[in-house]
Amino acid sequence: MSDTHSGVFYITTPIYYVNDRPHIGHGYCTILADVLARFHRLFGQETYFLTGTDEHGQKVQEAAVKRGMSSQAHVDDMHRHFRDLWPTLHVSNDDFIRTTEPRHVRVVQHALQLLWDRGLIYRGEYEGFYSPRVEKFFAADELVDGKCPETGGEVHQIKESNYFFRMSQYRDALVAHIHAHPDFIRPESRRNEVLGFLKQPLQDLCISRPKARLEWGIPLPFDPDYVTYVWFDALLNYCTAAGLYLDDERFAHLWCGVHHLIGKDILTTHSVYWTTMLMALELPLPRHIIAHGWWLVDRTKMSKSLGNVVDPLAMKDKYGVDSLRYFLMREMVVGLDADFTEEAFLKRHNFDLANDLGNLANRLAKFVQRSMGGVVPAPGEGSGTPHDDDLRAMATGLPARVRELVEDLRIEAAVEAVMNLVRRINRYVAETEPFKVIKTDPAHAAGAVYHALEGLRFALNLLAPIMPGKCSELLAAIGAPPPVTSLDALRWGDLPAGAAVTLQDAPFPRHEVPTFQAADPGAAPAPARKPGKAGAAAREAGPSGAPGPADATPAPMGVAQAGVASGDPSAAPAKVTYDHFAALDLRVGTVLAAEAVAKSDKLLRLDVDLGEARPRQVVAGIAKAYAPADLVGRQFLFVANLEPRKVFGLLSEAMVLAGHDDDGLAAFSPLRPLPAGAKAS
RNA sequence: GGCGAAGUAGCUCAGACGGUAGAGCAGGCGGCUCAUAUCCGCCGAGUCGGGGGUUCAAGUCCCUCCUUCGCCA
Repeated sequence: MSDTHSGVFYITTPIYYVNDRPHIGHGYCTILADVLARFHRLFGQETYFLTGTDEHGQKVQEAAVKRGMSSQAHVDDMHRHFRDLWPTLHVSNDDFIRTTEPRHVRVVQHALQLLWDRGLIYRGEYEGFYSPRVEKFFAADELVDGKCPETGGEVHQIKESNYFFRMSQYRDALVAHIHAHPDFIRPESRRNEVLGFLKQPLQDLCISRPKARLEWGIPLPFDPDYVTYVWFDALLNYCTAAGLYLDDERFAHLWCGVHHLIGKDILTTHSVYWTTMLMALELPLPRHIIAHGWWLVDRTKMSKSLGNVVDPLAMKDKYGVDSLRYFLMREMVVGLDADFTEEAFLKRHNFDLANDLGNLANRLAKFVQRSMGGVVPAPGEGSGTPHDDDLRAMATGLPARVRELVEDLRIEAAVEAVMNLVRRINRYVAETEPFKVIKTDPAHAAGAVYHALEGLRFALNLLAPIMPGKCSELLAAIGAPPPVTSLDALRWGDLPAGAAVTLQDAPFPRHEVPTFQAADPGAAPAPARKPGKAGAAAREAGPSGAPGPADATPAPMGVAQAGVASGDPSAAPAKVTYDHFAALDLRVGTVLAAEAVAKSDKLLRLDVDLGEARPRQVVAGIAKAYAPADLVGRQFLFVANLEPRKVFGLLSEAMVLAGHDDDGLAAFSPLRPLPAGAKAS
């Protein structure tokens, strides 16, 4: 990113779909954008940081209907899940855009009218198969067994008149641009992916939906019977916030430094749809499109359609927002996938933050408080050892190195570079031994402590974009000035002698790394598994340490079986206390919908009303016993608090209880109808 | 099937321009005691997925095969 050395740094996250609950994927992307924004502010660049919510589309409309409220009221409520979350994660966005805001509607309609006037949008016939769940059209040959190729859900054949954007004519220009700007799409593997995609002819893009089918969208300015396709609407948010068609000067100023941070799942929409839209609108293309990877939690990708979530709120509440931010930035290489396990998280927290950084601050502070009157000592002539120069050289050379790495998006390497300074300071303390020298040579002991504290101040300032809260606190606690606002202002020797060192408690308390034991059938129940921990537990705790079968996940298929189950019936399970039984959340659920799972002859996908705000998805291995149509409206017994599990790509959020014999399965059902969600005991 | 990426110590991963394999964690040994049983030092022969090739020299370039993953609206 050599071209970011000066000028504006305008960083965007995707706008998040308002129907989702925020999960680690949203959290990571937004925190990464925040870290980049904070670093670029430190680099002295004017920085503008945008995030927001995507609020139109079919699913919003449906969810609103289900809740019995207007679509607007629904999104007004839902967007808070995101907007209110970011401050708690120390996200410093300058703006939060909602696609339902008048400022945005205006820009979308203006852009559409412009393209319509220029003949870049035309009306045409569309024929295809529509999947409501993903809001996409598919050609006949794309369907899998007549079902949606992405979800296996129902599709409807639709023939309708629609409006199309002449995307096809921009293919050559786009390919040329990507070749001319090798780092336009990052990382390189994603760039290759887009180039590969563009080897085929590019089609025109359908940018409308008839109002008869979907009302909740921005009306086309030139045909009120249609609303705008959500992507065409959503992508323009980046321009709206910069002032397009409102404040030309401001827009031109910000837009020349725009960087889009996205997940790899929306690479095509950004690098093809969006860039050709910009070409058609005769606007400059973004500097960079940066596609990050996914966090794999229990070997399952986090995604909006699966709904499996590790709640970032829960992680930060448990261990602190700064540790969470540190882990996310240190562990993931931008662009690649990474595993999220609580064990890895706690190791980072304990080793890097508690042992190295926190302990360094603590050991220095306690020593100063005990032996140096509780104030930063005078540097004097230093420690009287050659290590001073070495330490100072490393610290003062670090800002430039960190900047280089951050501009190259190697955040994990930048973090590691700073942590190497922290480790160097710990070594420096061992080398200069101020705690020994103080008895014989107090001036040199003071000098050594000053050097160590000053080195620590450098490290904390360079980590401040990652951990803004803790770094500010710690700087204050060691008597240092507040975090610098520009790296140029980070100068060796600015730590004022005589300032009070007030640090009291260990800044990063250690947490025990839980050990997960094999689920011994005769033993007490295993400790409650933490979110995202099951995979690692299985890997490490398989019987006799054999990882194979555990990894292959013989998976409860969303159905528990009683009766003559396979195995040895004489091996009766150990008795459990009533409390153990009561820990199970057994409830009556009403099947709202049922359908076969693609590529499986055993599984059914059920939507089950368990008396909650929204139905749960249950993947049950009962397809051989029941036809989907026979289940709808019937009630069965479910385990409602079983850890959710992905089966055949679908998240199963509860387990149906059934017995079986040689003739197959029989699910347990109440003898008379009960309210959905009724507890069983 | 087409295109692309990855396969390096028990684990997680680094390894611009080709020159006799590195870090962290885990494990072993030792040291210090200011500090959160923390910190510091020492200990790593791992066919760098298999095979072939180019080269004085190849995880590092070329070919091929295997495995895993991604993209193909």
